[in-house]
Amino acid sequence: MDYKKTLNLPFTKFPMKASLVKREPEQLTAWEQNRLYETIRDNSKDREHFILHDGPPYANGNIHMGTALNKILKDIIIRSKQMSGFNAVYVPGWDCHGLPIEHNVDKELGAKKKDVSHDEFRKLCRSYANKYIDIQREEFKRLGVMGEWNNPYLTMNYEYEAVIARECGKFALEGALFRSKKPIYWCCSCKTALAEAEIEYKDVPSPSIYVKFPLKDDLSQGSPALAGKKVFVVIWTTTPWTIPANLAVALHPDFVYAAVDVGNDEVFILARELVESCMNSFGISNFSILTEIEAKSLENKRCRHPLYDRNSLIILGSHVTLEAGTGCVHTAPGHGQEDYEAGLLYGLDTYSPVNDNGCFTDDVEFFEGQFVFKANKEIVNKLRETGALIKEETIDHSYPHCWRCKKPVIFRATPQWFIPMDKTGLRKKALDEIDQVNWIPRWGRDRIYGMIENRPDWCVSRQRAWGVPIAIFFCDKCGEIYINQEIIDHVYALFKEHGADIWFKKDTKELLPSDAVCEKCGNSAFIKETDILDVWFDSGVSHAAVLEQRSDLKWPADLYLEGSDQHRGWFHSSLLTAVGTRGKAPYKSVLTHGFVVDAKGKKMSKSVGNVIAPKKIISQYGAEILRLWVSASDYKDDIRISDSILKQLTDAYKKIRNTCKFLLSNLYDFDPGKDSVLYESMTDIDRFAMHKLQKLIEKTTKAYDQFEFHTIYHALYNYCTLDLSAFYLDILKDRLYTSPPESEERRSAQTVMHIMIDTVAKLMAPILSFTAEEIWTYMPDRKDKETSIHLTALPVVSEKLKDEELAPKWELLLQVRGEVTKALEQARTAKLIGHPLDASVTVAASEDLYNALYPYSEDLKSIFIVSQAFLAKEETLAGAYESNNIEGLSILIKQATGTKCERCWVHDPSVGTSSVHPAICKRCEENIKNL
RNA sequence: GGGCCUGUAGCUCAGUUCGGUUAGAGCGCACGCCUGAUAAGCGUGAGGUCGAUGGUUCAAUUCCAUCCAGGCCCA
Repeated sequence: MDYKKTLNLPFTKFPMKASLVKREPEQLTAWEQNRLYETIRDNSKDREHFILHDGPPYANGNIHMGTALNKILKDIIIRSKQMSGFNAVYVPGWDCHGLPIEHNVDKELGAKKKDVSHDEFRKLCRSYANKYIDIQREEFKRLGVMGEWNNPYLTMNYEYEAVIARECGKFALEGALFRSKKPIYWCCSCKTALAEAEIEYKDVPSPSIYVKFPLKDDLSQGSPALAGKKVFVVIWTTTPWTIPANLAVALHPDFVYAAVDVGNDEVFILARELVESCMNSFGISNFSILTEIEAKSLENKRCRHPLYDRNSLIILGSHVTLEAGTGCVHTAPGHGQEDYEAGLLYGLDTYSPVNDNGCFTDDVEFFEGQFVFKANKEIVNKLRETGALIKEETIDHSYPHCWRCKKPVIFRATPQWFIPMDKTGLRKKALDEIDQVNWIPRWGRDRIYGMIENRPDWCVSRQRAWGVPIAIFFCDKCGEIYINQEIIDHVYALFKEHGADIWFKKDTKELLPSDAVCEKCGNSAFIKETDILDVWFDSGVSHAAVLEQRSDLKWPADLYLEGSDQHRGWFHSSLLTAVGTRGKAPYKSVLTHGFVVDAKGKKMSKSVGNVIAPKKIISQYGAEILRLWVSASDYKDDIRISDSILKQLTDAYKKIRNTCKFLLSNLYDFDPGKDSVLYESMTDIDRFAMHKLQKLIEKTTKAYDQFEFHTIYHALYNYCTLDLSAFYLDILKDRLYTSPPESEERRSAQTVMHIMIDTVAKLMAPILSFTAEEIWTYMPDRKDKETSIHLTALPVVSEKLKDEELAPKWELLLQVRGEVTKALEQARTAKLIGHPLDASVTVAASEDLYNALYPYSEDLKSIFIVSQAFLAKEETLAGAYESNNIEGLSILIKQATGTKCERCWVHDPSVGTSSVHPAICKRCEENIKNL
């Protein structure tokens, strides 16, 4: 007789092979057709909100691993919060304005650029952004990210643009917007401002000159050796044309300077460390150091400008280096970023007497009207004439050039708009608010605090085309800003209807009330600003344009979640705009993740060739593997990705999947409503399994709360391999297969397994969203079973199903079991047995251990999965395996007595005793009686 | 150069917060078993000078300093 047919062998249609690449898109379509997202929204509309506000990616190019990581993390959080009883609405967004898009449209236009009007150009930028929004939207959806994809927020939406202008207006109204000069890159040939990204560096020859600045103030009080000498501070520069704009000489606060007697009663001051090399270079061999001077004692002393009758102040700045020059840096605040910043600290003017063409203004005596690069020579000559020039030579060095016309650019100060950090107390308020926010990890607080603490005023203006204008009018005569609530409202209404384009299309007069008069000077002619806003302002006001604007969201957000670079970016700009206009941070918590790096921990870059595209992983492994990768990694640090990591995750995925498949396959004849067995009627091992399941729920739900997803991955995975596959399920097979189908012991096991699969599937649903749903569809039907797992809630720990007294007993049994497997392995190596069921096990234990095991003596053989198991007290067994880990434990393995039962494969003396079923054991004969 | 962060087995992670027995897990690997989870399942085993050096201490992977490697943001 073929007894195999009398067994309850597992059966399921749930496929072992996931075929994720094929199945995921089908699943996505099905969710869309079933309107799953809408159903979730509808079901949870009355629940408390959890709002993770999306930081908008830039609408340019395809998504990369970093964006994929970010979006998947967000999705895991949204889904877990949704399944924890919140209404977690997710509105994704895109950052649409800005230079990179403008740049790419420029490139696409090529030579045609000059025929395109400003308005047409903006339209092209808009359509460019739209194109990439569509591309990225599909990529994000493919990752399984759930959200309002049909109604995202775009910073170029008319209404959003209107809010940008309104928020900027609020700053102006509060007196927190001012115009001031600041040096920027300027191309004299294209007559345009350039951004850092539009600069190319090339090595070119430049004049290199050393110039002495006579010191006006007397140092002899602190340094008597200098009495009666002519003292000079010596500077070095490669841009002689900036000498006319010199206002200061910068020294490093920590350097020591030397006063060097060079003869003729002249004394040069320069950094002590550079004396030798400089003197050598000047050709001065006969010199002596008279004294050393601390930089601090020179601060605020005055020099005379080498060409003009005005002062040049000695200032201190840590940007000064000893790498080249004299350690005394020529400072022209209108012509250099560091000079500008240093100048601000000393209240120096941002003097920049150069016009749009790169020619000196009439303000510059001797050189007015000359093109700066041509003037270099004249200026050097003039310096030589006045005796200020110590040395002139030519050096090759890297100099910035315009990306378009390839000509050298200059640094030139032009009027810019600023949001002041201190004038209205913005810095202090922002710092206070930082401490009201929960920063995860905690160091995020220190990072952003340091940045806000030290940052200069926020320069919000850009001389570009693609963006939202700084919608401000200022008096043509006195420059005073003309702003009031009415104007803000008017501009808001116009932008909302027509977009920001209208600002450029209409004249100032059409945009202003006819009776507008400057409050300061009474003039009635105004200028509209045409500079656009820094795009960080655009995205920075998303809390106002999105959270406040949409009725299904709330302000502040519960969470912002971005890469750690956003401490300087979006976290930063959002904080400043929110504190500046609302006095509060726009987020309660801020979570940051690291960057995706390669197998060796190096950043991904095109030139190194170690870039991995999400698309490739999805088409090779499926989005689910990518999601598992996100969950398995500790994202607070940088995250590595490589083929071997993906291979590992694929293996882990298969293990989890197979374990679930096994659970499902043993539930084919189980009706939870009808066949479930009460917990009270369950055996110890089933109760222990329920206990372990509660522990899993406890651990994973806590980890979801704390956004510790890698803990979930490890807990879930170890649960599947250790607790289930290698222990409980392995032991259960005998009971499931050989017991009568409807016996209580089999139904009890099925009850546990059904709860297990239900629990495990729900716990994995926020991470393995596709697979959890697939499992859900194969689970036994029951009353009120939700149509999607994503409509269910995460499992909650049941105190009733926890048994803290039972657990240690079984942990001990597990330890003993571990020793038994070692003993079995020895016997297997000795060819005594093959399968564990070939064995008979005798466990000899110390009295305490014996007493602990005794209650389970009948269960030992099934726990060890052997044919016979005996318990002995304090015996020495000849040839037994002695445990190293458990004192007094020895285990003797013998061949099991009796013949192997054809049905249950257990060796038993009863086999052969039945005349009807001579090939099977008594237990099996009993079990098939009623079939 | 500055600010913030990271560095535990080949890989993904525990642990060390308040220093103290042979530093843990799983995967992978090697070897074996099974063939009633089968392109599956089970078992055993070998892998770590806890980035390096120096210091504090009776004792440091854990505290301190320096350095090295890497990341983000500035300059």
